[in-house]
Amino acid sequence: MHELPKHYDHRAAQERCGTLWDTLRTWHAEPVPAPGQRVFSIVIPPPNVTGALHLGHALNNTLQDVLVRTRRMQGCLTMWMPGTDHAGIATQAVVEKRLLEEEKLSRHDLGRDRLVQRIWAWKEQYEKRILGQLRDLGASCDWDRTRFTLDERCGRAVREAFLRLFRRGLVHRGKRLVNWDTYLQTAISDDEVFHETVKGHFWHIRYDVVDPRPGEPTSVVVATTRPETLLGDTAVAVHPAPAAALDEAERALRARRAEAAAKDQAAFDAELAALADRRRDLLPQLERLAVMARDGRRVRLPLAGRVIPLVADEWAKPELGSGCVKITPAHDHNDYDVGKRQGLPLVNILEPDGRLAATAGAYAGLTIALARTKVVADLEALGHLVSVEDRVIELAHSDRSKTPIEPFLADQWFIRMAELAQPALDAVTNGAVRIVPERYARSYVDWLSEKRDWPVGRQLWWGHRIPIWQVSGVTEADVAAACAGRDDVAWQPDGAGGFFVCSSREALGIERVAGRELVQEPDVLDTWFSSALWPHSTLGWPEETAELACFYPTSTLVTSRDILTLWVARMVIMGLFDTGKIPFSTVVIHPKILDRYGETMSKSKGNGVDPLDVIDLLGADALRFGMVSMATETQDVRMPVMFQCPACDARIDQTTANRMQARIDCPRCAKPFRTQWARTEVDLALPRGPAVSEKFEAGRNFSNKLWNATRFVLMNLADADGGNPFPGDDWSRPGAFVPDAVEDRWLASRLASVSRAVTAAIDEAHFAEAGRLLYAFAWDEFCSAYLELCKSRLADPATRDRARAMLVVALDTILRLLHPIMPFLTEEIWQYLRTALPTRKLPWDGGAAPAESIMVATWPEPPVAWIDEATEARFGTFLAVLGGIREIRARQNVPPRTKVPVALRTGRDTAALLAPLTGALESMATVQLTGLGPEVTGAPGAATATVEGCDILVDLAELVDVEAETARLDKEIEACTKSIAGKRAMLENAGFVSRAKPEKVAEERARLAEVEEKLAKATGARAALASLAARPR
RNA sequence: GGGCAGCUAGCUCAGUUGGUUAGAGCGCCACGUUCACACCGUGGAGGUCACAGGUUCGAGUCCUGUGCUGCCCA
Repeated sequence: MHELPKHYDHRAAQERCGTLWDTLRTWHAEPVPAPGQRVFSIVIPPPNVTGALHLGHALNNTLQDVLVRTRRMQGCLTMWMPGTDHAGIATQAVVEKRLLEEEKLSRHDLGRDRLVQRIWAWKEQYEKRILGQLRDLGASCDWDRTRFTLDERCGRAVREAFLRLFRRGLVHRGKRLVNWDTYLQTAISDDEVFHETVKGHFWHIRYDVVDPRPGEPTSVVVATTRPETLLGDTAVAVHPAPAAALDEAERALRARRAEAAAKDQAAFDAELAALADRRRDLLPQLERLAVMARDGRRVRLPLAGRVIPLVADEWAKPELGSGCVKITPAHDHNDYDVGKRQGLPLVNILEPDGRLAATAGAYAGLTIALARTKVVADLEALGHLVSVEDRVIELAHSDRSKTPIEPFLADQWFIRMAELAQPALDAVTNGAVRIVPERYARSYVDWLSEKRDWPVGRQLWWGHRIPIWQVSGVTEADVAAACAGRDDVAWQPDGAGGFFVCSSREALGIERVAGRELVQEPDVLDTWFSSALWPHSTLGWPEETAELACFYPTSTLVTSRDILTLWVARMVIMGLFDTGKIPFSTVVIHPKILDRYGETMSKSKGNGVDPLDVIDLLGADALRFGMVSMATETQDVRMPVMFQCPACDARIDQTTANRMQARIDCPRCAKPFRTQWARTEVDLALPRGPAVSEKFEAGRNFSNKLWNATRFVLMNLADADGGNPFPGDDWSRPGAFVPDAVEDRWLASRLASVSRAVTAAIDEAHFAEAGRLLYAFAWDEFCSAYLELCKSRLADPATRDRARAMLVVALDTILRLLHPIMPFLTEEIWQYLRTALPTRKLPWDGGAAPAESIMVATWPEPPVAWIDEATEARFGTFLAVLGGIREIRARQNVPPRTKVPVALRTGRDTAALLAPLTGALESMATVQLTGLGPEVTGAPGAATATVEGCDILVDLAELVDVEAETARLDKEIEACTKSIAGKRAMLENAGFVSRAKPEKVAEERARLAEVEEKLAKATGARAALASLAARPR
């Protein structure tokens, strides 16, 4: 056969493997398990169609693929459902933004239908791109089953689920204070809000008391960060029992002071003093105000002139500010609660677009910012502004539009969670759904325990339209008559004399009720509603499909920790509600990838890495190996990013200073390149410098190492008998294989240990551990040790066949174990092995020929009997002796090609072990063995070392570098002396001898003896060296 | 304010139930290209395991506290 190229060509391999897998369709599963066959299914957390996949997706999908490929090889009927998410707000926002930028059009210019058409076009483009990226990554999804959260199948499930909730009375409409995005003009959920610290002010405003009585305060002062909201004030609150509240505040403060460190005491004392002042200066007035509040007294709202009540409510904190607080129930969450308690009216002063409404009187039509300026100016002019302080404010922003959120009173659809949440809580607490790492179960439980109602409406055009129609001025009998004979509708009163009619049909099919028109809800459902149904809707629910019966509940969900509550909890809720079954039994939470500064990666920060760059430069296998290595149980991993110069391949650290630059000049070759920020024609003409990370190079190097190991194996098979390296052996059953050579027994033992450890690591979702085990085994043991050992055996016709056989068994087994992590490389090599040895028999295949694709090859399960700890330990001695010789050579600066005589003085057992390995030892250490056994003596002045009870005597003759050797021995003597001192102290410690486990004590004694012997030898050798140096030569 | 996590070599991370001289990859130093692989080989340097107490014969590992960093929830 022709020789393989010296480097693994990842581009060609990815191309070939992709074609092969698509031809064989090994990724597809029909819902028909063979008798006794286990089923393993996963649904993808659908990436949203807003943009391309980033590194987090690469991590998430790599881990899923590792699980899926492993289970498939283990013989499960395995199905991985791919798909994408329509991501309502996010997608509509990017399309609207583009529309405005490129065509200067708003969504209203275009209209609902045409905007939705545009978004569909966007979706088609990005869905294609995302699915292509998943394929490039090597994801073995069942591509025939690709779904989309807004496709017809999901739509049917959404309407059916919504109707069922509606029927159970779990859907309700109400006025609620919502997080209003004035830019996108929609409500968003709490989860889509982020807080940002901004500089603001705290305005102190005086409200006059209406008709104060003698001795009463004539005014109250309230403070606010949003003065324009006073136009919507409906009360001023004062604490009902200010003295008691102050007492309580003081008690709390004293308690904290008692527990605080000495250096913080002063700060507490200052606070206590301030509290005392407050008690003296402010309390009397607050007491009077509390009485006035109970008496129903009122204050006059400045500017608006409205008269509003003074109310007594515990929300007012006597220890803060003036002790009084303005109440704006329609524009503040806390005030809303006060309003409900006190029965206050709601005055909405905002329009959905963020301008002030008619209720704001003279300020109507102004934006919030303008209104604020004018309100402050007017207050000042009228003498109502007492003071202004600078203040840092935690301001809520919309994650979607990045603009400040306004609490806003709106009609919303809610799903009641009280009843729904409990089974989902139970599922996790009773272990039906297992979350790993376990600690994340707590945040799931904490979040769900609040059982907060879920606002599901979004004032958007892109999404599942809420399947509710409203009709007014009819009786229930009219509605019932119109819906007669229909089992796909339900209705409830709308609270205003009309009815809401809900249907699972896309078109209700009823135009009018008693002559009155039915009008469909304009709003759409929160994207998470359709995502919550993903595990069962994609399998065909509510129909009882074969897929649903076979693949639901799914096995595992792999996701990032940030959407544990947003998505995972809702999937459990809806899965249980719709099907009565949990959607998955295990949730694997993987870490988040951060940059070198610990910041989350994002396109807007310019600190991300495009997975496609890594795939192109280093290969998908390198990307995947890197991802797997990062998937530890920690919650974050840092990944320093670098730019790669397209001209000279130099790596430039990506820093906060350079990551936003459009153009970077390479410090090595001085040539400029562009980044993702390039906009000008000049910059865009530059070659692109991709952002990469050296973390992926380990995977690329590993690919190449295995590739070259394969070259070596295949070269040595060139003249194998009929392509079969196993003449005369029965390799078809693991038990029939009994290696005789010590290195073969060692390798078989290691293969068995490693196979078991890797399998266990994947089972427990310890992905990084699986990767590390395979890397170390393949590189250090298979390549560095076994393969080198084989070189002398392969030269000898008597041992050649067994060596070849073992090489093939080991390589083949490593490939299978590594396939889930590095699918392209392993498939490529697999195909070469198939060509070279079409009829090879491996123990794992039960006598069958190797599979057409490694993707469906059998997972290796070497028998426990292969594990031979004694041989592993003895082999360790061989490696240690080899290391000892090499170290002496390096210390003595022996030229690499110079063969030196070496004698090994050791006990009979070790000598017997080393005897068959002398050829290997000689070639691997470039030495000539002059003696082996207990009676051996070295040449005078030989350089020596002792490892594992074996004295290495290297006859350096005139080569000896006395100084270097003396230095080395001194170091060894020092280490031994230190170790002996430690061990003696330990053994002289009565506590240790009497309380530690006896075997531990014996072990330490034996070790002490060993080190003492080593010390004696080193001391002797040093003395010999000294006398040698003293003698003239 | 509550919760979770992290702090181990220059960098990024492992370190199972407490027990030899705390490991890996990258980087660094020295040497080496007829030999499967320079995307490589051989050897080496490099650590007060954040800090302070405690438990224990023995602590990177268990407990308490402190500091710093990040995330989540209010």
